[in-house]
Amino acid sequence: MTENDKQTEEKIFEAATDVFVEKGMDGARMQDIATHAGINKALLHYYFRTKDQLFSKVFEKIAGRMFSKFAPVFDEKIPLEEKIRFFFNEHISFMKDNPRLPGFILNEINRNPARIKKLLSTIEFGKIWTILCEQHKDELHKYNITQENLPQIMTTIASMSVFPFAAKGILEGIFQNMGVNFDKYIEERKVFAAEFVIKSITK
Amino acid sequence: MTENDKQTEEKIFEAATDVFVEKGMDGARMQDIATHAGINKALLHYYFRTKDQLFSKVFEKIAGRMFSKFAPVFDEKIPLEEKIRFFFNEHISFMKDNPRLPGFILNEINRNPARIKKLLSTIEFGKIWTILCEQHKDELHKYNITQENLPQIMTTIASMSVFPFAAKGILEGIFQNMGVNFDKYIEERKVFAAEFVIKSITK
DNA sequence: TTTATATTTGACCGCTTGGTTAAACCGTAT
DNA sequence: ATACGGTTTAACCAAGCGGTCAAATATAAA
Repeated sequence: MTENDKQTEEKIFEAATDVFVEKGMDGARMQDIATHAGINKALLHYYFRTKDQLFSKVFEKIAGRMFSKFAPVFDEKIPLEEKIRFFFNEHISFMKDNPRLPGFILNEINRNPARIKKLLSTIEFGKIWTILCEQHKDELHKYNITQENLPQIMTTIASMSVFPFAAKGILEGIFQNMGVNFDKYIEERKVFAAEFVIKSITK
Repeated sequence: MTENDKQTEEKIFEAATDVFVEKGMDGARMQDIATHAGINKALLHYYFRTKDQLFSKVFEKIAGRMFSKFAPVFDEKIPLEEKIRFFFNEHISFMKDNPRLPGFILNEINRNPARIKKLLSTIEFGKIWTILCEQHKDELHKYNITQENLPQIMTTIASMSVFPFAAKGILEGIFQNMGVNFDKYIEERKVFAAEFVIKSITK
């Protein structure tokens, strides 16, 4: 039936997500995914014909979840500084629950940049400057934000949020030597990152 | 002869580096490395017994080159702000010549965190605060740097430098939509990142 | 109950993979 | 010349891979 169908398909999809995120596209094995889902390997190919198709769907869903975290910022009608604090809070919280996603996404994109092209075109990055001007024209004069340095500022914000998780494997090692707890560091980062950026962009 | 030996071994090592960096450990094929080196596949196993051994040596050399860029900062007897500018200049320049290295290292570490443990223990991260106090005790009062927020500041610096390359595949796509040139962005980042950090840590 | 359709399985296939082996090759010291 | 050491090769192997297929099973309509 269609209900049981959804159950099996979802079971497979979740197992595939786990395995792909942990091992990557090349390291993942169809048999491993099947076992994780508690089904036969042939059933995998019955629902998702090939490994590439299965991976594509998993990747697109994950990447979509990640990038969608950037969008709400432009909807809220709150001051710019609050938006920055809001973003770091939401984004870092999300990654704290899914710490392996950043590394997975970054790696798979570098391995096959074409894969992200479709997702990217749905978000209108080119219009961000316009949106910024419209929503914050009355407070923008307080900050050092121009159309020219916007890419620098945006990538800085993204990097401060994403990097700690993308480099988790290294940082945990370093922090251990320094007597720092990673989870506590992450919790503190929500505020630190926001205030760090705000201070720097304020005239 | 030993000279020919070194030639072949180096030829293999360089080919292995190229292939591993491009495809990753799981995606790389021994036959592909052999072909790139212009030799027989069996000769690969003659010089480096297994794929894991070959990969380990390649990875350790690459990671070593990367991390060594952090060290010179503590040797120079220049003001703190100059050190920050110096670091971004050197580090970003190095990555500009080797843009795939950051993504490669981050990914392989997440895939096998134990691999980095040895390299990390050689650098005394725990002593950085002490070194900082010794070298800059007369100017440290000008900045908001404490032993507590040092991990936040250090990871921020690292992230601003590394992230643009680790996320190159995405950024190039986004920048295209915004009419921004990636190389120009990278060149500008050397200065932007340094001044961004300096402004934020200055009291 | 029978029939038609969708789901699930075990067995199987061709191919690629990392790795091995025995023989050929080559410079050199005797 | 020849005997010897390290170097290089073609041929080969077992294991693992993604993927297929025909048969078995479950499901629901007739």
